Amino acid sequence: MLTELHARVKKHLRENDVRYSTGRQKFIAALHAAGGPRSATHLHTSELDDVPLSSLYRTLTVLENVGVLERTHDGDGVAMFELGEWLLGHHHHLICTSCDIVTDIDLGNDLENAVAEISATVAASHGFTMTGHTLDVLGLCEDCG
Amino acid sequence: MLTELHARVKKHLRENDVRYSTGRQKFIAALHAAGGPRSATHLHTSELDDVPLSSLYRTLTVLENVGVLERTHDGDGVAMFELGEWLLGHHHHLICTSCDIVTDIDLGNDLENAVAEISATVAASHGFTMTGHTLDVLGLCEDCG
DNA sequence: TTAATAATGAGAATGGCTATCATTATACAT
DNA sequence: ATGTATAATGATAGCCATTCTCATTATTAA
Repeated sequence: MLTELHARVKKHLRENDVRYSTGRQKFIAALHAAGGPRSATHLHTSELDDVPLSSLYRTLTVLENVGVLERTHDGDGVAMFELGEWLLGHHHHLICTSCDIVTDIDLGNDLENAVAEISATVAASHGFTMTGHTLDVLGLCEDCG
Repeated sequence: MLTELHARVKKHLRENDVRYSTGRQKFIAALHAAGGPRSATHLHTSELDDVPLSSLYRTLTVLENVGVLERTHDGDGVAMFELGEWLLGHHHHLICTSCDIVTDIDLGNDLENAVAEISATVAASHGFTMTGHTLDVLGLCEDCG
């Protein structure tokens, strides 16, 4: 729930000497409510429409640098922000190639372990030190399919 | 080899009423030699340094639209271009989080089938019509690790 | 309550990418 | 071969997401 999320973020920011202002709390709440990655423009025209774009980008960057947010990019290279994995849990994405909506999904233990093992195997065979993996499933969502 | 690649591209372009000019052949050769996704800027400062940026982007876009190239994005949202899967074969990426170099890898039949099956399973359970998947392995390359 | 420092707002500046338009090259018909 | 239609190219201006700068406001700590 949201209050626990705020507590975890607050503690993390405190440990990194970054303040958890009321403005920043709104960012966390908005991204938590979103349920998936969102662009700065999207946030600017919805939940955070009272925050100027420059402040919006700056705050998103601050939260990213401290590890609270993660930045990805959509098919057009536009930055998308979502809560970090350690807050949200490790997950993957279903990407609708028609409407471009991204949905967070959890593979479940068995499938997740399988993917992790495959990644580790192939990384090792190429002299790579694996630190993580990304699995996105592309297709058409229920509405578009 | 390169001549066979040129022949396949030429045929494909002909079927789509797009010419395979000598300039465009240089693009295919450059991306084939690269062995992984490359940015427009990278190409502009290496193999294709005699092609102005506007022409470079336009040609890359033309080749993308016709399906010869695929466009992805690096960690900063910068567009990266590589030969399409039907030319290069289905593959995945090892991404070094230190030097940002991306290496194409082939999982091999067994691992590839496993990933495809996992993706299909999770897509189906969410009402998704799967059309593809992306698996990137993050870590440190041999030089950086 | 004051001084030090962090956070915010507003607007300018940057950079990747695209659109425009004139020029050059290529393909096809005669 | 030669001319004509059309595609490809180059140069430049423009667009838009993102970042930078700097003045102002809020917050913390003594």
